[in-house]
Amino acid sequence: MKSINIKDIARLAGVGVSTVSRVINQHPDVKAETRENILKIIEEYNYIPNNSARNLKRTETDDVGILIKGLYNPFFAQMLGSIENILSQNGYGLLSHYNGDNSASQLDSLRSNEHMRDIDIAYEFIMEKKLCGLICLGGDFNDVTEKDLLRLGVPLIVASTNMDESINKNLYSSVAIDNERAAFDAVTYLCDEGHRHIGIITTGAGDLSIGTARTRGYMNALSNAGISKNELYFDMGAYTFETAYEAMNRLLDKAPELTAVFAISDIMAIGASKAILDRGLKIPEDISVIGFDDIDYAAFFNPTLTTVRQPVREIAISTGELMVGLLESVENHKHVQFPTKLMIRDSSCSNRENGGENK
Amino acid sequence: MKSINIKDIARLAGVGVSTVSRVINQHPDVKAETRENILKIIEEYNYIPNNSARNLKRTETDDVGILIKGLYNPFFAQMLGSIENILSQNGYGLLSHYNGDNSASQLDSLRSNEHMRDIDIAYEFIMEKKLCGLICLGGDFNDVTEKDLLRLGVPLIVASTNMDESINKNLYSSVAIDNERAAFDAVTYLCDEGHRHIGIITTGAGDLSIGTARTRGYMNALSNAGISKNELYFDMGAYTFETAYEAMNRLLDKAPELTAVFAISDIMAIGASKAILDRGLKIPEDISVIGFDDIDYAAFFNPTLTTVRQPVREIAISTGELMVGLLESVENHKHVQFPTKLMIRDSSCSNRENGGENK
DNA sequence: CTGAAAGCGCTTACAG
DNA sequence: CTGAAAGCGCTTACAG
Repeated sequence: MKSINIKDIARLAGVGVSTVSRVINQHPDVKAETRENILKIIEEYNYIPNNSARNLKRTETDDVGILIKGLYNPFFAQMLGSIENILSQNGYGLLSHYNGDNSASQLDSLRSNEHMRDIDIAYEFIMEKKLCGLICLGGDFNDVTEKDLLRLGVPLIVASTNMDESINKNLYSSVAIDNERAAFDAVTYLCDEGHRHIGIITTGAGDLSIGTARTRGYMNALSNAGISKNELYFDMGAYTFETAYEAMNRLLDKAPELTAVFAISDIMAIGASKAILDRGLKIPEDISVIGFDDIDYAAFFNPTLTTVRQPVREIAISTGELMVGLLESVENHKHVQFPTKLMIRDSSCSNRENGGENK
Repeated sequence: MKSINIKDIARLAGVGVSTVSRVINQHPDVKAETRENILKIIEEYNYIPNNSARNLKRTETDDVGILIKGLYNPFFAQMLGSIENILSQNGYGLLSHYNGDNSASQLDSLRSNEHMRDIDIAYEFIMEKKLCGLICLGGDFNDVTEKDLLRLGVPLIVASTNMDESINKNLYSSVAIDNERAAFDAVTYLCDEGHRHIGIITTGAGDLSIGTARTRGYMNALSNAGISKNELYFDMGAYTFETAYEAMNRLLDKAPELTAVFAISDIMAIGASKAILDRGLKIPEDISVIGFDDIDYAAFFNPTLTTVRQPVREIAISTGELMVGLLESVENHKHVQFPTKLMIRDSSCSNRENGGENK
């Protein structure tokens, strides 16, 4: 099953391949008549140019890549649209590439068992599609070197994740919220409400960027409130209802004195809430719950969930505009941090002036 | 910024490019010593072979493609893992490609304004990656011709969507549930409970496969129960909380006599529920709600949601196994339909023997 | 406005 | 076990 190629089209149209190529690539200098005829034949034979060949030959495109890590982040799909709009208004295309947790690159066979780093996948993506810029939504960039960054050869913006702290900040841009600060504020709110026994459900070693920052915020808030750290108040799950449900059950077994729990994502907060309710405990009377993200679901949940909202739309717009600025060399790499907002919904958090010793 | 290529590696290793290629592709006949040396250099220079060149040259791979339409379907991510397992156990790789609603192919510039059909994106994907088989999760295949299918040249399985009815069933496989039947059962349940004024929130013209089938099921259930169709009882939204919320508000304005509503997805059912509750109406006392999908959220929602569950895991396994069978020519194209299960949760549906005239 | 030719970085017979 | 060479399907100077 040999498929039709540019040579066939050229032959059918009675022209050279260069002319067909010009039509495909919308070069202006082709006689209108010739162009029409070629387009007709392309249509008739349903010809689709081979992207591998194009990408191999092309030196650079006007396409920006967006590498999305983790299908489960509900904001990424939303950000995609905003970013695409801004880029296309400025004459750039957007090519997205999803990079699930279990997803292997076409290459994985090479590196024996070891997983490819996100920065390598980024490099491969840029090379393969000849991108002129790259945006990473999420991903783990904690083991990146400056050499890795230089190798990319095009502007890089990381959004909603962190680059290794040791890296020269002039080598990339970032757009994000201050996860540590936001978590600090959320947990401080609980402390201010009188809670002294506050648990946390966080993620494991696989999530070095977001999870650790939020956990750090939790710890700082406690120490700032003069509460000492208690190992029993920590438990872990993935970003799923299920694992958070189990984590909450473990917490309740280990530390029945808890009067509040901070989950580092809403999904986990909802899983935790379910576990609490399933034990016959009441929210917020027995245990207060606070989440992070303000997904649609948070306000629909019963009880509605107190949580941290990030300005998703603004972050996306800022990311798109920064990329355009970088590509047109009117901007240098910079690091933008957006403020978050604590969405207080009383049905999930209550005042506990007595320190929650009423259980 | 010229990146290192196979020729450079060959030169550095003092061998021919063919030998490097053999190492990359894990051909057995390379002396162990030579192989080790080449691998060391590849590692040292962080060489990553150019996929465009590989794909251009390669005639066929052992990779199966999976084309995923619609990021929002919560089951797709889940199915991916099961399918990948089965394929990899049989020596095949899985390459995924997400094809959002707004996503343009690299090619879109060619076809003036008109959007590429999903079948064309499938063809392009197969050609570009030289796939040996393709699975489509979702997508619209209502305007497909037999010629389109023959052109693909590799086995095709469509899952969770429908192919145009007129197409020869020997040209492709399908794995799905009977959406019409499942919707029929759900709405019949409402009729049996005594409801006579049952609204529906469905999707618009952009969703020809799933939405219309479920809407047909709704209509058949009504006519089967001797209830005549009422145009006022129809409204539309996308697969979002928000649009379903608005749709429900319009329904309540147009048809205050409604005692039940069927939403064709849980997301929409939850949006509708919120609209109902926001008006001070009670679920299920004033209005019963029934959804479709049984997403995690359905059981966590308050009130818990009556909905239709599909056997996601079984569907994924069946899809993977069927693909392996087709590739090894031990199976012919077939069409598998899985049963669904109505998850009755009383908190969202109540008996209405009097026909709901109590409002 | 158009065509012939080189070359992008690989893989794959082919010859040794 | 190894290398030289052809060719995958395009794009891009270059020459006209």
